Amino acid sequence: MATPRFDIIGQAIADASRTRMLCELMEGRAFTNKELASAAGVTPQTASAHLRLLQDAGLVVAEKRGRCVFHRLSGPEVAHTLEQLAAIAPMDSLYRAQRRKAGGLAEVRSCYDHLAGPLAVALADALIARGHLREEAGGFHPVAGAVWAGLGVTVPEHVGRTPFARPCMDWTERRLHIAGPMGRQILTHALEAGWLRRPVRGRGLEVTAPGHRALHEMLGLGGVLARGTTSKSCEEA
Amino acid sequence: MATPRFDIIGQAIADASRTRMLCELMEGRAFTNKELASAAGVTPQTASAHLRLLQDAGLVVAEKRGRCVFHRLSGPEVAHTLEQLAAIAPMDSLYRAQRRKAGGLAEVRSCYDHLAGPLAVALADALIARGHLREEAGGFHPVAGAVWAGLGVTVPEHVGRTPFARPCMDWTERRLHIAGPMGRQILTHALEAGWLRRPVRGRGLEVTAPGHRALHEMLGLGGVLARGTTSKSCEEA
DNA sequence: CAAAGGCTTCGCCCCGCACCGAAGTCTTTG
DNA sequence: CAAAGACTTCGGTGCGGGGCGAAGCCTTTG
Repeated sequence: MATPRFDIIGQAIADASRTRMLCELMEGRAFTNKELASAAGVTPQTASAHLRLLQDAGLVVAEKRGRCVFHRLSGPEVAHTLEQLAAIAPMDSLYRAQRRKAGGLAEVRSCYDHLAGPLAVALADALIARGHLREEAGGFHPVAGAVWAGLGVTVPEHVGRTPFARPCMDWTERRLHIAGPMGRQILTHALEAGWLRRPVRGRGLEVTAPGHRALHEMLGLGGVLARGTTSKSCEEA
Repeated sequence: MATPRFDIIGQAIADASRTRMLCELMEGRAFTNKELASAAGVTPQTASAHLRLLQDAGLVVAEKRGRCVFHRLSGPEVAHTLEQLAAIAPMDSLYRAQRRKAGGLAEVRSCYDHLAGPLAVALADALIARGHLREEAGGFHPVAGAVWAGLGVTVPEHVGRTPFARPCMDWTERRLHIAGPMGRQILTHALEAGWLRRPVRGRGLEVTAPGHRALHEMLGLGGVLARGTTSKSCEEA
């Protein structure tokens, strides 16, 4: 039988520098060579070679704008597959300690096109606990209600073939949160409504004061948000 | 943020020899060092080193029985993730030519614990076309009926949290077939009923004469089975 | 046009590892 | 106990590729 060439993908993700770049890119935004080089802790020329390799493997696409080259993941399938991969990969040993230090829902981030991290997990949990979301046959199914409008989600009339609220395994929490069209709508709305914003400096997302209020009033998430009100820096050695 | 160490997984699948071993192991059975060495085209001592690495990465577990050591994938998540990976990986260029030569549903194989390959895809298609299976919200949902008993499937009363009939992307067909508990039941029943059997020599599965009859009578799959009645050899350079 | 900034190409070093042959360990078989 | 078989360990070789400095290309800015 013809073997699938996943050794090419393996080759691409076999290096720690490239892994760090991919983690950065998982956020969904496009990054320049320089940014990714600094994230990986290597010089620009080394990063350039890495990005070329990732491009050849089909994981990343580049777009030239002016004198800058922007790199981003080539598609949602790639982000999804990497998430899946991370779920079976051993976690960096520093993780637990760092997480405790950060505390609560401090770490808020996006995963390609939807919200991820502790807040996203808590959000999904709250929606399930309050009966707005059912977990069934490996999928999330929204129950008609007022919350959805409040979260900026328009629930489709009929269930289609593709999942509207796809469960996504969070690679740090190892628990499910909401991806798919619904996840995208929630993140888009949260940014547009000013609940979240991208910090000027550093990665991740910040929960604003109105964001706190909205999440507390709609889902009682105030308590969980108490300990960490801002995105922690994601930097490490 | 602590990065997930999927570079460890990447390292493990970055080599073509290990990829070939993993493809072999995807069948779901346990293999000896020697068998995997021959599948990868390397000497036993090289295979030994590879398997040690795969073990350290957590993809494979070894079990010693007598003077033989049997290796198998460490779990369904691994098989599932590898499938997913294969779906975004470029396919070996030899594939199309080989597939044409083989023709029809000649290539029948198992994917960890369920049926895969063209036959599995055709099976899922037929079940959907005849209204026995609905594709909805990213999942397969069985409709109560007589076919299920005929296929050796007991449909659960209530839908649970975990999927009963999980869609699985076939890495050669790039189309969906049935995995999850239902997939396992179908394969188990097909083997017990003598519809399929493992060939004495070589890999894959063979469709027996009773198997042909059953698939034809229940799902009209006779036509598709016509061109290839036996498992083709999966050997290549 | 010159200078500056972002990126890539080139050349080089060096580490890691895939590979095999030979030898060693352990188990089964005669 | 000796022989055979399956696997592993060890030693050595050669290739691939990650890393950086220096130089070159292209675009923007003064």
